[in-house]
Amino acid sequence: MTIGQVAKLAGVGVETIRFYEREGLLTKPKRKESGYRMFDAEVVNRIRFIKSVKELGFSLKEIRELLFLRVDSRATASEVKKRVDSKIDQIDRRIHDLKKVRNALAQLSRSVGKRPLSECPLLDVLEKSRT
Amino acid sequence: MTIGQVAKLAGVGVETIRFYEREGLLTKPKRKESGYRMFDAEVVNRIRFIKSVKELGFSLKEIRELLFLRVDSRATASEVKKRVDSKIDQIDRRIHDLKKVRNALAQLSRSVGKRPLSECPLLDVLEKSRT
DNA sequence: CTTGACTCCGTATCCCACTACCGGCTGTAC
DNA sequence: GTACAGCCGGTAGTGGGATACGGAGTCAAG
Repeated sequence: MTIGQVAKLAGVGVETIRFYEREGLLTKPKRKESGYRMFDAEVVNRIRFIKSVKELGFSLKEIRELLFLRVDSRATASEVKKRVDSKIDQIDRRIHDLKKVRNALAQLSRSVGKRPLSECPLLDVLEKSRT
Repeated sequence: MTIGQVAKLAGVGVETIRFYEREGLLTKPKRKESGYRMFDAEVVNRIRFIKSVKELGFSLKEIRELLFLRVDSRATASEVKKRVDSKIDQIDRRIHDLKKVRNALAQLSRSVGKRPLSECPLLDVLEKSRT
């Protein structure tokens, strides 16, 4: 596939793909004699993954770490496992925090219209739930 | 409290507080005759809230919307409720996506050391779980 | 009443993640 | 074989979110 086809399927611009390649998020693709990049379809999923994880608040640096979690010459299995588990913890914390905001919003949704709201009702709810 | 005390308690720089004030995330504080800002303690929680929600992948614009969800002269109760509920949906989707990544990492953690890992093992796991 | 930390505001600068533009080459459809 | 879309690499510019800097005024301890 050409870079343009990949871009269209993954829902990003051509420039973004070249940018991700420079940043080491995508491995360098093979080239035709002309210099044109030749991608195989797998890269589309990879870019979609990057896109969706980015929206969850991870930086490209963190995403690169997620992508390349693996045993290599410089990492033993137990080291890799430690890294993976720490990522899991990080995500668990994030889920926990999101749930807190979610529940505060749910409570706010219930109280809308029932009583007058202060300037920042969400903060009030969070404040009270801190018991 | 002075801006410096607030900054220290909230764990941000003084400049950041002024920046948030300019961006409308904090309401303008009272001033002494000298021009010094006088904050009350509540603002510390507000800044901490901003910090933590930012880390969950929300932009300052979205956070401002979260903070000021309330009924005013231009919004009826049902409109506010609709906005709140749509925020809840958004957060639910985020939690769902995080759980997907989390589960893929958990599976990866289990398989580390058992079988050789490909270049991007996380993507493999996600790929296979897409059934 | 001086010294040193703190604050004021304005402007400039930084980092990140793109996005745009350029002149030149390539591929293909007519 | 020429028009035209697509690709190349390089550099510059953008928007978001801070962070730094500078010169002047303020506060509190000694």
